[in-house]
Amino acid sequence: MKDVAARAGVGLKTVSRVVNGEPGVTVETERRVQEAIDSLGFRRNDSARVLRKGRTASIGLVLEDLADPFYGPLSRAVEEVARAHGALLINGSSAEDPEREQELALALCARRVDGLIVIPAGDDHRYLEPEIKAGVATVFVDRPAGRIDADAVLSDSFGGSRAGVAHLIAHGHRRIGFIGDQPRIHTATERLRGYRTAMEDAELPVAPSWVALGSTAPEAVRDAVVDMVAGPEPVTALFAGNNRVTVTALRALADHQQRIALVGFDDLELADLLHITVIAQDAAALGRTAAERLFRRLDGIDDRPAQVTLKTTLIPRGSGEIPPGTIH
Amino acid sequence: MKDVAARAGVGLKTVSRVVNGEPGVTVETERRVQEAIDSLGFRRNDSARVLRKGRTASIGLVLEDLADPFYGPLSRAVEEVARAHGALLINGSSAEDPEREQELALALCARRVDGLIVIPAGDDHRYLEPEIKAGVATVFVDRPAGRIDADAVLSDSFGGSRAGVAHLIAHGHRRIGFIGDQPRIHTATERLRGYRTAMEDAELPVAPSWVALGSTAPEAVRDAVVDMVAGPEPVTALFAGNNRVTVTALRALADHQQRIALVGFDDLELADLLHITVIAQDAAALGRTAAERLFRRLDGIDDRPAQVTLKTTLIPRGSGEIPPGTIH
DNA sequence: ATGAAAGCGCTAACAA
DNA sequence: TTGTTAGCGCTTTCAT
Repeated sequence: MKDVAARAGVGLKTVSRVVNGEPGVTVETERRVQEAIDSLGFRRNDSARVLRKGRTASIGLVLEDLADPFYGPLSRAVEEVARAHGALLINGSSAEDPEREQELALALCARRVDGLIVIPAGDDHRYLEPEIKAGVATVFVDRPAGRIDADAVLSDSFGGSRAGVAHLIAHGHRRIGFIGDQPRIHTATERLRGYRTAMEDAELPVAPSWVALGSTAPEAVRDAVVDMVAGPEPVTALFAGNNRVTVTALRALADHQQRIALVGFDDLELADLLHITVIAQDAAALGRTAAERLFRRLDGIDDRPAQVTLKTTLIPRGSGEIPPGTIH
Repeated sequence: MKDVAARAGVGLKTVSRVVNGEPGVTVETERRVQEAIDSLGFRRNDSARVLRKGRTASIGLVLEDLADPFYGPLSRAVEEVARAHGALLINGSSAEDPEREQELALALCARRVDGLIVIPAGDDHRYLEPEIKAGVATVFVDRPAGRIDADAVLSDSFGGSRAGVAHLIAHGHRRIGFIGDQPRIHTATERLRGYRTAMEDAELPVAPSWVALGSTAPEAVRDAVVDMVAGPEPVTALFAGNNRVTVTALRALADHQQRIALVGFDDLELADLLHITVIAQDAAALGRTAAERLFRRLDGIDDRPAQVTLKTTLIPRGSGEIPPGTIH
């Protein structure tokens, strides 16, 4: 910038004005400055600008895994809102590791992102308290924050799985299995609660062998499926706790003689062609809502932290409507 | 940092040494500084650090659409490599709009990212020349750069679709349709070229009505499919130019009386359960290779720009092995 | 082992 | 309309 000023024969501030489109520069001066800019190939250094202004015009997004088809649309939705506000998006994957989540979130804070959107891997977010106090707007998505009071945008996991399980019951099932993620993950326990409530609503017992909570790695889910359909009290229907579970369960069920009904939490691409009944949550809406909340805070609207819950949708496509006892 | 120094009763530089783990500080002094840091909740401001050091420890990724299941894994792979090098990832979607690509890429350069990975939307990247000269390492992925000499990591679109179409021919098809993306997109024309070459190899004619290049919006693809299977010279097989086309084509073919063979470029989740034969490219490998190349450059290894092409894999699963004339 | 001073490139505040 | 000065928070250089 100094060089540009020298070459155009003007002061530093005049260049700054031209670069930022501020008023108070004659057309002629502007032309000279512009010429100098072009010939020197100058481009403003935003790092310096950030240091001076105190705002980085960027927000951070800590999610679980960008490669998961659930988080792609969520991230994209956040990006669109950020873009509308002139901000860039830095994102990182925690790989469901609380330490990595913390490391990432703090690294983003050190970069002085204006705001932070976090999909929690851990269940204790007190480490963010000083940052939030220092002015980093923070919104949690998909799962609530642990041990601090903060904004959160969630899907109705409880209501969704309750409706999904009720749907299976309505189609005649009495023995229904539930396969979900680690119990330390909030959505997993909420969905399990929905399952149990739906069973209670129908006054149905739940055998311990019908519930599997834990790793959603393919082998683990496959084992759980096999146990449930082949055990002494074999289930006639399954509720899959998330998209990964649904996919693996479908593969495991593909060559089972008995047709097992299935409702999965989360929609999948091609689920329509495979006739999979799902409880769909709107990942993009989740991201959009969270980002909008964040920017409201950045715009100075400072209401109390609140929790927003988005509805889920039951989409019947066939797999959830198979009656018990159907053969392939 | 000033405050920390004051509170610990030491000089600014000493605090800096402690914060950065530099040697030359007594244990006792370090303890005092650390205490001040903790009680003040101090965290280094990386913006200032960046300004001083000239390196941001961040790289930019401009891709087409983070919500597209092809780019999620790619982005994640880039992130992992970046993380291994202590860098953060800023990413943005061009939405296949050349102007938006440029805007994003230049915004990232203004932030002084150390390197840039670009999945081109446009076909003229001369606008990046000054940045590259100024030291921003740049690698193009999925599609080559336009009008400049730069690193590129690509999948073998030509060879992949040639193999896919040859596979259909080997299963008895003579009238094969091709549906692909806009011709200005490099991969689209390469894949078309692969199709034409495979047809020529087998000395088969190609009717103009068998080729549709253009928007991959569902309606457009659906129309193309309907035209091809119902025209005067109806095709018995289709080659789908990318994942979106495959999905829409499958939906359009689902209720057609004749079974149409299909091979799609790009693998899909659940493609195994739907028995879809595909030409798979390894999105993660694409991202990893590009990122590794980028960091090699950042490490000072400065060989000439080169183009790397990754192999594709034909995965036969059923849809590509349907003989002509099969009825549902 | 420790610290003082200069300066990275920009913008805010003020002056001319 | 234009320019000057100070300083954002850190690291680098050079003294001590």
